[in-house]
Amino acid sequence: MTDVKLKIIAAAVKCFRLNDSATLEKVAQDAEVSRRTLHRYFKDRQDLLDSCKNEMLDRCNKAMNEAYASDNEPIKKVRNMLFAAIEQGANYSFVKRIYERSSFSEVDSKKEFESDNVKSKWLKIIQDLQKQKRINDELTLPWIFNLFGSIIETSIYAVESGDVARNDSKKFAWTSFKGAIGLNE
Amino acid sequence: MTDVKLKIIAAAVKCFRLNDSATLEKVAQDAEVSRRTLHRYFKDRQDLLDSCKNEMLDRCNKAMNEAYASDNEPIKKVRNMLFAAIEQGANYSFVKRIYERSSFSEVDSKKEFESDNVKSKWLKIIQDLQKQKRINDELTLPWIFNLFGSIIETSIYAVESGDVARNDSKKFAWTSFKGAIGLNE
DNA sequence: TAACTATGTCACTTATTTGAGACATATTAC
DNA sequence: GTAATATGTCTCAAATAAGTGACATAGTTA
Repeated sequence: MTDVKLKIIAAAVKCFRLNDSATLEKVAQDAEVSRRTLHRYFKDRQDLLDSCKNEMLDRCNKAMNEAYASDNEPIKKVRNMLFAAIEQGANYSFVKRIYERSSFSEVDSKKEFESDNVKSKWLKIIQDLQKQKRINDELTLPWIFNLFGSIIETSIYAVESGDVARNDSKKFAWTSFKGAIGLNE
Repeated sequence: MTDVKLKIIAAAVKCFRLNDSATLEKVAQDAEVSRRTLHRYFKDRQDLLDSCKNEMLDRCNKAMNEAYASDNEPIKKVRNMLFAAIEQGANYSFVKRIYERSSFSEVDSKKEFESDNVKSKWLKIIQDLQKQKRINDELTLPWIFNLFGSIIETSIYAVESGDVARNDSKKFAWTSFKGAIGLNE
């Protein structure tokens, strides 16, 4: 993928995340190219949106997979996955937004978000921790999954809005998530 | 406010929450009125948006204020505020979205969200609990505030998406929030 | 019944956004 | 230096959405 194409995608992710009806003119400006150039790389708005989705999905899945593999200890796997998602920042938010709202293109299926089985690996860990009574087993898996995502978003948002320092943000997220699921490390 | 006007506002809140660029045609359809009628009640899109904002803000503030006053015990105040916000469902999400994204009209100031001092009352409780070391005092106030909001949204979303039963959702939210801020009741 | 009010239907204008063609310009490679 | 490639500018047509005027209709009230 050319630099220009990536630059446009990066600009689009930022623009659409703030305002999913941002004009292509605005995206082009942010990417510092003309609108005509944008149209040379992307057939139409939908094509651009799809490219953003695919690119961000790949990056997030890659980051989460690496985080998963970075340690043998299940809890550390989860913690590193949390950190990895936070580091993805706008990329993660964009993907998450796509999957929880249907305002963009109707997302065909949620399968893609589970590609490379990141999600199922994650669920497996949580499920095991519940079986071992190391975390609160009254909470359901879907709840914990949604909570995980929303704490990540909170963390990303907190940094962006300047409410919380970048370093603190990850720490707070992990502390809060641990507490929320009743985990004593 | 007439029934029709309220019906249009309700439809608009639901539509705009899913897709902030929903057409007025769509809103009118959802409200079961013609677009012409919608325009008779609201000067233009911005007017409709402002009306939604004011209406939802009032309802949420009212609900939270009542919850605050419903008990003398600080922790129960907070719990009831959490429940009240969850019960507001789409209303709460709409308001929250407005204040964290600038995609709608640029929100003039954040003052309004603190009207009736709901926010400052809430902050005061949390601050006191931190001073008394009853909750984790390493977390900053803004973090806890954002976390509170995002757990509410998670709870609302969990019910809407069918992931979690309505009754469980509030319980999970409170359990998770307590844990996240290190509160032992 | 007659007048009034709320709403719907249809038609129209305007503004905005999108996508693409034609051509100029600039940068790079050979 | 020339050819090839990438990008910009300018222009234009089509699509969509927003807002409004004119008039019809249904329901309500006096």
